[in-house]
Amino acid sequence: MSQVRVRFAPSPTGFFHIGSARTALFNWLYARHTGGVFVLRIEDTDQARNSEEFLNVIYDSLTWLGMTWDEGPKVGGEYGPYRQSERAHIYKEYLQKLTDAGRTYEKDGAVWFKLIGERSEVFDEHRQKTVTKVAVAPSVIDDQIRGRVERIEDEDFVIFRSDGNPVFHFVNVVDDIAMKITHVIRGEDHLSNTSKHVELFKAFGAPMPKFAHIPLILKQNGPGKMSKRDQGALIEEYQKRGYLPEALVNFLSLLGWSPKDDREKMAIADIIALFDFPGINQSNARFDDKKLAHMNMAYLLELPADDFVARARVYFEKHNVTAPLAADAAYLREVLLISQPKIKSLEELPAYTAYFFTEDFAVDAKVRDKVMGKGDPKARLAELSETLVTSDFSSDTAIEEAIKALATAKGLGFGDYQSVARLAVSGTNVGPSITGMFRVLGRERVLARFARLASA
RNA sequence: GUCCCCAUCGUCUAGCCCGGUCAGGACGUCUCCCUUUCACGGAGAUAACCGGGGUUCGAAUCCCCGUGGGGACACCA
Repeated sequence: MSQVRVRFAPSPTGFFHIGSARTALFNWLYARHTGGVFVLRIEDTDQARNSEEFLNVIYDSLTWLGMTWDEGPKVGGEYGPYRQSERAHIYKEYLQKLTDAGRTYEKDGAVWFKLIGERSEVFDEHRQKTVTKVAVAPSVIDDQIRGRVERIEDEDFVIFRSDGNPVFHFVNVVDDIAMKITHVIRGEDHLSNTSKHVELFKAFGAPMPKFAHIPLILKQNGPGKMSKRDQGALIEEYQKRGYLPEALVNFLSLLGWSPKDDREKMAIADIIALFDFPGINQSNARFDDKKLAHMNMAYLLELPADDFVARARVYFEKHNVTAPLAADAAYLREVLLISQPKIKSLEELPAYTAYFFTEDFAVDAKVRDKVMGKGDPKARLAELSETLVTSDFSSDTAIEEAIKALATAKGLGFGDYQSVARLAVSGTNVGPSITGMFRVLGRERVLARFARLASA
């Protein structure tokens, strides 16, 4: 058996979306699983709709997700060029082959692919026009996921437009032949097109690749498959929001594929080892942003400290959150490390840590009213100030012991001091552990903030 | 409308091929525990075999018919 060659063939006509990413991922996984070759081919024959911007989005998104291509734009390969807009001469050659075999004709300035069989004129109610039907045997697709599928392709179709450009069905098949693609893994929306492709492969006398039509991703709300316009559909969006690419890849791998045991969070090496056609489902999967968010949180919590700090810095840089970046690097690191176990996503970070980088932080009025309206918070603050002036600030446990000792001496609980102290220091009632906050902020700033609230 | 694909908790799914398990896991939701806020974590609860016929001692599992969902029917890809 020769080496597996798969391809991902996007067209740069819009932003890169979840469905495309999942198709790319399944191809990439299969290539890595089999030790095969992952080809990136750009299908940019529709010049009116293509743009360089979208092309770069494809490159960036694939790279971000870790799906490196073995052949394609930028990396080259022996079957290039890998952009269809640069392969016109190849299409002309292949067109000539079909013409020589008597399988083409011209009509209305376009070149049509001729099916073989008896012809008859039929009025199509749905399309409201007369079409020529050809009596043909069914095209048989031996699908790796769906089994044997038959479909009758009984109308000639255009392969070169009247403007001289070849159409998708033609270039897709020609390139799969020319690039020696062995497995065509693509969305189920192409299953109906496949009969056209099968007929073209046969007309060229080329070996048929194995087809594998994977289920579609359905939009979270409402009917239909996910499209670029749907909420949460764009890869770029997750990149911007600071999602971890490994979390997104893990989530995507589980949309339509299963390792068949109860594993969900898996290292990419394990996914590659387990991925194969029998594990791919036949039914469509609905996108679930909650599950993705959960997966992202799980990855975030397990991130090594240095990686977490690095990714947080990148997030701040991308979103122009300047205060943390202007701060001392060691200080920022401390702030981030006490925050890591608490947040679910990097995008929470700017708001979650804002008060570490300014004395002019926002105070939640509701929280303030609630905390200040109960018991004698100012007395607690005064007592705590007195204690902290001389207490050991070197570790969380030292601070904790000091506060506990104070509480015990006053016949109170830790919580009696915590709520007001947290309000004074952060202006809210959520955040990292209070002892960690104190240690990182330092005695001076903590006491100053106490004083400010006490005099308010 | 025609053709093609599909059908297990609200969602992602295991089980189906090779009929016999209280139909398992995860997300979500809810409850409790942990606790120094908020989270994390732990324990539990909730909740499904689309319907109808067959075949069989026995059907989520095999077959047929409905129904439902999805897709394709371009000189877009």
